[in-house]
Amino acid sequence: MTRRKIQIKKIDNTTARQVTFSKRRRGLFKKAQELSTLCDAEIALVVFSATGKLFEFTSSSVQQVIERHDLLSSDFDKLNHPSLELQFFCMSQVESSTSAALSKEIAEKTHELRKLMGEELQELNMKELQELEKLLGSGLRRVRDAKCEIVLKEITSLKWKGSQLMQENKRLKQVMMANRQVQTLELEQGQSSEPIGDFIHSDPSQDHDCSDTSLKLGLAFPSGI
Amino acid sequence: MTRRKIQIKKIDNTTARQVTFSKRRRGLFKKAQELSTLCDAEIALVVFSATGKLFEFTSSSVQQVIERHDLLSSDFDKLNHPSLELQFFCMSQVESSTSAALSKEIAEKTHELRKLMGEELQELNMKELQELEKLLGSGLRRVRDAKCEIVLKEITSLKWKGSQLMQENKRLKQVMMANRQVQTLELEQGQSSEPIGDFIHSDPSQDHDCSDTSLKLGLAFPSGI
DNA sequence: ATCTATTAATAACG
DNA sequence: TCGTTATTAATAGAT
Repeated sequence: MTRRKIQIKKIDNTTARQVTFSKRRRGLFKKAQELSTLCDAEIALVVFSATGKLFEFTSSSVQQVIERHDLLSSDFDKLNHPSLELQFFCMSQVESSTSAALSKEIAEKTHELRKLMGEELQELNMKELQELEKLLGSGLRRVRDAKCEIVLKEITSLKWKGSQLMQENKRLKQVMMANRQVQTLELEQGQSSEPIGDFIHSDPSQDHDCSDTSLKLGLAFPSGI
Repeated sequence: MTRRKIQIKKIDNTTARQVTFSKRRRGLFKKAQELSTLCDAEIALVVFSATGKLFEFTSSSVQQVIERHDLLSSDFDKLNHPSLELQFFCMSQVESSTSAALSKEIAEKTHELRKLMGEELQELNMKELQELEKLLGSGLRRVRDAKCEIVLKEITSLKWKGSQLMQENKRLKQVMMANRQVQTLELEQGQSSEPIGDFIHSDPSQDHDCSDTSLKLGLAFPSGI
């Protein structure tokens, strides 16, 4: 387009390609911004570079919905902190409210779709319908993905707690083994050292850990999958 | 841009705005196409006109961008195994693409709905839409439910294993407590019973259980959510 | 839709 | 990445 006209095909030279990508990406986003402003259009633009980097632009009103979603997400992130009863409560609440809100949103859209189709039955409408269908499908899938991610976190947490328990277990056995050897020595030598200290030293904290873990294991079960 | 430079703000005149929208929209999509071709980038571009009409461009298809997201999501499942750098890579990719894309998707639907509601809605025949809706709703839901059931089983299994570990833990502590009391008695009475048998009796099986559980905890992570 | 004067974008290069 | 510049591409306004 400038010093020379270029052909629109993949640029072979990697450096040149990256330079062009940066420049044109900026140009594209600027154009998108201008279009949305000049014509009151809503625009969502997502660009993945060849290296997988993500760039996106969304017109302002789209941003609102994003923030709403972020609110829901951050609620879930707080789940590790509050009291246990609250944990349980929040779990189900967040689970249900999140999925319910999203499901409801999609359900409403589906309903709107039905109305929409009551308009004209031209090819244009059919095309729109297909677009909407696509949106619905991917939308539902994203809801599912979001839920699965939540459950994955739950599983990860459970597995972590399991490994904690196993570690504690291992420590207890080591202590017992040590005690046993001390006892054997005592029997052989008719002497008595102080194994009790070891026991007392290791037990209290572990017991506390265990109870805590137990409670969390019980309450962290997701209820609204 | 041409006969005059214009300010980037909403065009008041409706006709002029629509004309500009058409022209610039075409220009934007062309730029998007060129960028994707020249630089091997994946692009998803969705534009809603002020009248609610939908236009979209995707470098190959919406599905590719979506599939890329899905790939990254399933990579998340593998997080227990790969190298740390890969972990980081996947993590950040998932984080960004998941929340951004999901939010955007929902945002688009919301806005679309709003636009659609502004249009006429008469009552005409819409069997195709209803069939599509039904298919989408129930079909996708069934798949999702099936997967969630799998994950629920997974969680149940993990919790069961956790409780097993805690029981074992408790037993170990009781044995240790018993040993301790025996030792105290021995010290007081100068006698020696046989605590070793107790220990041997409880340990081997438990140790086996623990290893087994450990293995299962490690391998039971669901991979195809 | 088409035309064209003008501005905007950008390829090549430093 | 950033700046410069010669050119091409996009497009505002008019028809």
